[in-house]
Amino acid sequence: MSTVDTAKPSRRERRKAQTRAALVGAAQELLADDRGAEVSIQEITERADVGFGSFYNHFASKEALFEAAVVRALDDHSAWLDGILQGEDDAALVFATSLRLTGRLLRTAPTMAHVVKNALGPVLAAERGIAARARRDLTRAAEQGRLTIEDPDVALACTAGALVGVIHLLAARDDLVIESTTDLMVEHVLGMFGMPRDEARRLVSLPLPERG
Amino acid sequence: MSTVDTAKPSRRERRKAQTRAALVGAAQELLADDRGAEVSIQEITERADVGFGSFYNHFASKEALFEAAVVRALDDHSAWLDGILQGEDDAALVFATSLRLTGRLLRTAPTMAHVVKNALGPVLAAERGIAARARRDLTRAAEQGRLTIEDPDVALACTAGALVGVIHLLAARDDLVIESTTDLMVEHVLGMFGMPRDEARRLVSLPLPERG
DNA sequence: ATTATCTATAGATCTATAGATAATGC
DNA sequence: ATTATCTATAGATCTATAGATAATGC
Repeated sequence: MSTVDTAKPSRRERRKAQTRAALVGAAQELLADDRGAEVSIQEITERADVGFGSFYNHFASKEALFEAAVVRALDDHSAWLDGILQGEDDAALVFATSLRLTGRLLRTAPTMAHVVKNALGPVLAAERGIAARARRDLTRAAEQGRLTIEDPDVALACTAGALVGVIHLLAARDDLVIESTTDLMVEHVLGMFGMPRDEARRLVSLPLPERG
Repeated sequence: MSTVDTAKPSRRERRKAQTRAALVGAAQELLADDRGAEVSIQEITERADVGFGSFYNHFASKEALFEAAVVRALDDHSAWLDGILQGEDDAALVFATSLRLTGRLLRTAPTMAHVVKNALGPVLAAERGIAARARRDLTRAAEQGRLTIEDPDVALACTAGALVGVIHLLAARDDLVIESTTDLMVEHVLGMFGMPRDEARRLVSLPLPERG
């Protein structure tokens, strides 16, 4: 049973996956641009260095590709956070650190930051992925008595919104320092859920895990 | 001097303004749709019930029209708030009430709510209009010792983001009550800037001014 | 031989403009 | 008569597909 799905992807299948990945990557780069989703399929395939017609071997429409691109970007980021923070028991700290690292995306992975920035709606609506992850952390932190939350979905919407708002601000103004501005936002967000200011400030002053 | 600008707009000018207003109105309605800015000029002029070519008498491009439509929607809303809240001295209360009323846009003026939802970036970047208004209220509330704010721009970005996040949430889920969800968000936002929870809850429980 | 990719193109948009029509101003 | 609006259309996209080419599998 264990080999049914994972068994040897043939070279042909690997090549096909490569083409698909090139299209998804190009879509992410273009989504990060000012013009957002307003690009032609031709522009996408040129950026991906792939023949125009190949597009339709992988996606039925531009929208299908863009959706895949956003989902993929967020899942990647979520998985990265999971790896870094696995084993940490203080859910409020997990929440704060995740948010700090996500705000820093604008420095560490600008493309992904802009994808997040332009996709607030789909992000919030997602059942799995990074939204589910943040909802889980918020709920656990509330259970541990570290945060006070009435409705996890509203709390998540406020959090994600504040994050996206600050990414917008940082993208528009280069006189602001990404790290300190992000940490100030996280401090505000923790205060939003009743954490005392001193403790919030302490949490966002902790050194961050190194990038794996 | 006082008659130079305001003097009798001729009927011709009034008609022209009417056509322009129809285009702006149609653009706002279409911006509120899922498809956002992805509509043809023809669709806009049909919705506005205006000849296709007339479009170019007023705007050089679709983008120019959309920008005018967003600016107009936000300025209208801002002016409406100003009228309602003029004379109120407690800036924290002005801030809280404005935010409560803006969240309720989804009920009172859904089109405008969706325009706000889809235009977070431009809103934050604007020097005047509703962003400037909120920044002013935040700063004054801080001076009055009611809120604790380190950087008004970051505070504004967090606020606007939380608002937009909740509008997204409300637009996607019809099991949530607009009024109570909005008020919960405002309570969170006040907590974000150090207001004690009891006082925040009191502020968002006050009856709202009637629509003028 | 099978399958993915590429090139070329038909048909369907969409934008911008030219010229005709209708309404206002004097 | 002047000016805004409308209709019609040329030219420039852009999407989706058909058929040719290249790479892999057996």
